[in-house]
This record gives sequence, structure tokens and C-alpha cells, in this order.
Amino acid sequence: MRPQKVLDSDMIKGLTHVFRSKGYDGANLSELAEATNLKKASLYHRFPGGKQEMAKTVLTHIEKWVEVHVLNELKNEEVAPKKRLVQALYQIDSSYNGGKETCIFRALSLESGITLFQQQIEKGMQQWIDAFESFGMSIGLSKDKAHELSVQTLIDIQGSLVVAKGMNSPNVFKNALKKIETRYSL
Amino acid sequence: MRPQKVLDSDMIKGLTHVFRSKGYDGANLSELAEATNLKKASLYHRFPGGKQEMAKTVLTHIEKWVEVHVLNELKNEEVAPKKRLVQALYQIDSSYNGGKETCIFRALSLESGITLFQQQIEKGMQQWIDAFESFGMSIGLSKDKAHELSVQTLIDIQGSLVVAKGMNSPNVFKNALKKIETRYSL
DNA sequence: GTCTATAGCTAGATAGAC
DNA sequence: GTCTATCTAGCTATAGAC
Repeated sequence: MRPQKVLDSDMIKGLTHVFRSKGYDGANLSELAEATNLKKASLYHRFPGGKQEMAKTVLTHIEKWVEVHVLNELKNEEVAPKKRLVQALYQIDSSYNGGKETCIFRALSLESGITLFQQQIEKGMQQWIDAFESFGMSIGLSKDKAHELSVQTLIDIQGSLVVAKGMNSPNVFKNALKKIETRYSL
Repeated sequence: MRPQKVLDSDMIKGLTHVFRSKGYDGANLSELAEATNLKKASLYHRFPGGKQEMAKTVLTHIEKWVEVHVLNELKNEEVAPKKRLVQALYQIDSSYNGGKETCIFRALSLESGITLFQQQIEKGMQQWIDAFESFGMSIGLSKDKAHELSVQTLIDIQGSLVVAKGMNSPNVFKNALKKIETRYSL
């Protein structure tokens, strides 16, 4: 077996960046190849399922990232609630590059993307809601209240990213993160 | 002059639907032609600037819609504040088909779209913020508070549309609209 | 596993008849 | 103003050498 020229992790990083900024239709293979430092045919060797498999892999990879950096962080009862929340929000902030990057769920939510990835997107969003919901309950909120707040948290993140992008003001996202913190009033 | 086969208003309606659901890259001319009940060449006759001009026209048209159905509605001091707000939210609800349709700003906010339409999208979002901000002030909120609430309102609308689409649950949007109403506590 | 070269197709856009 | 027919460039994907 000949060694890979590019590590899986680096390759996925490149694919992620392109799909996030361009969406599914807007991402073309020339760009995906360039972003991964591979040629088109090599990408097809690694992803026999083509562009669709590439996007799916990106979604799966992000799912794992969220599990580690959001879900587990929020659940870590060895750390004080406030600190847990702050740390999770910090991770979120940097993963969206302070509001300058788009969310992959949104980027893949236009018709062609949602048709192909509805299940994974739904699961991914549910993961966020579950994470914040269980955090809310761990600090003593009722299940209903915790659920409501977790949905609002996801809405705040997604909405502020859309507005930050559209108005070219990453601060809208930054402020939304601060507001999320205050909503949990710790 | 030979009469138009399709009215401007109907044509724009068709274009709007395609761009909203597919985004700029995902919308292709065959579909745009089909949705407008015209052939490709006829579309080019009406839009010499091609696809870009079509999308730009859609944005301009929506800008006008918002001015009439959101801005003017919220400003109409002949109607009681609560009623004004409820009416505006009702218009918003039906324009997004109860959370099933995507927002044009979001659909055109991926890289190729934002590159072409940044200015118009920014202006369009500012219009929403101004509308709700002046409404907030008209019911006695401070300028700062009114501004904060107006930004939150736009975030709630955009975010709930993203989540509603991703989770295939239009109710997320419906609930967000209700919450917006309560936030103005009238 | 990676590459060059290319197949096969569809995209956006145009020419010219009616 | 609308249409059929067509151009060219770009797309996804594959073949086959190394």
C-alpha cells in the first residue's frame, strides 16, 4: 500500500471549508481538489461515491466534533456549570471563526442538499438540542424549560450566523453567544 | 409591441420560488424557465443580464414587499401597536408559508450569491431591523432596547427558519413568531 | 495512491426564424 | 416577445499509466 499524500484529517478539513462556504451545488470538484491538495481523480479514489460521499463524510466528521466539543463539554460534571458553558461556547465561537464562517447545516439545507442529507442534518441539529437540554436540566431547569431554552440556543446560533453573514458583521454572532450565556443565568 | 405571454408579477413569483428553494448556484435556467412558463431564450429577452439579473430582480421585488407588508404595517399609527405587530407577523408567517419556505437572504448567502448580492442583502436585512426598531421606539422602548430587540427579532426569524427546515418541523418557526410577539410584551 | 487525459453531459447564454 | 436550435465552457465522473 502506497502511503497517502494527504492525511484524512487535512483532506476533510479542506472539504469542510469548501462545502461550508459554497454549499452543495456551489462546491465543484476542481475546488474541492484544490482545497485538499489532491487531484480530482485522487479524490474519487478516496470517495468512490463522489461528491455526495464527500459531503456526507464532512457531516459525519462534524457530528463527532460536536459530540466531543459541545456535548461532552456540557456534560462534564467535574467542571462547574458556568465554566462548562463558557468553554462550550468558546469552542463554538472558534469553530465558526467568530461568526465569519457559515454553518454546514445551513450550507447544505438548500433543496439539493436537504434532499440528500435531510436525515443527517436532522440528527445533527437534534444533537445540539439534546446537548443544551441536558445541560439545562443539570443546572436545575425543568425539562420543558430546558428544552425551550435549548431550541432558542440553536435558533440564536443559526440566526446570528445568517445575520452576521448577510450584514457582514461578525459581531452579531459574538453578541448572540454572550446572550446565550446570560440566558442560562448562572 | 407583442403582448407578454406571462405577467411580470407571475414571472417574478416563479423566479422567487426557485431561487429561494435552490439558492443561486442550484437554480438553473431550465428550471427557471419551467417555473415561469417561458422558454430559456424568452427569459433572456426579459433579463438581458441573465441569471444574475433575475436574482437581483427577485431581491428588489422582495424589498418592496417588505416595505409594504412589514415596514408600513408596523409604522401605521392608526392601528393599535399590538394589532400592528400581529398583522405584520401574520404577513411574515404566510410569506414563509408557515416555516416551510426558505428566506431569500439565506438562500443567496452562500459564497457565489453573497459575492454578487452582498449590498442588497445587507440593505434588505437593515430594512427589517429598522422596521422593528422604529416599532419598538413607537411603543416607548429606548433606542438601545428597541435596537437590541429588533436584532433579536431578525435572528429569531432567520434562525427558526433554518432550524425548521433542517429538522423538518415548521412549528419551530411558528413558535418563534409567537415568542417574538411576547417579547414586545404588549 | 496519485496522476494526466478525457469521456459524457449539462450549465448559462446566443442566433435567428416567426 | 417567444420560440427552436445551437454554441461553448464547465461540470461530475472514469480510464488507465505510473
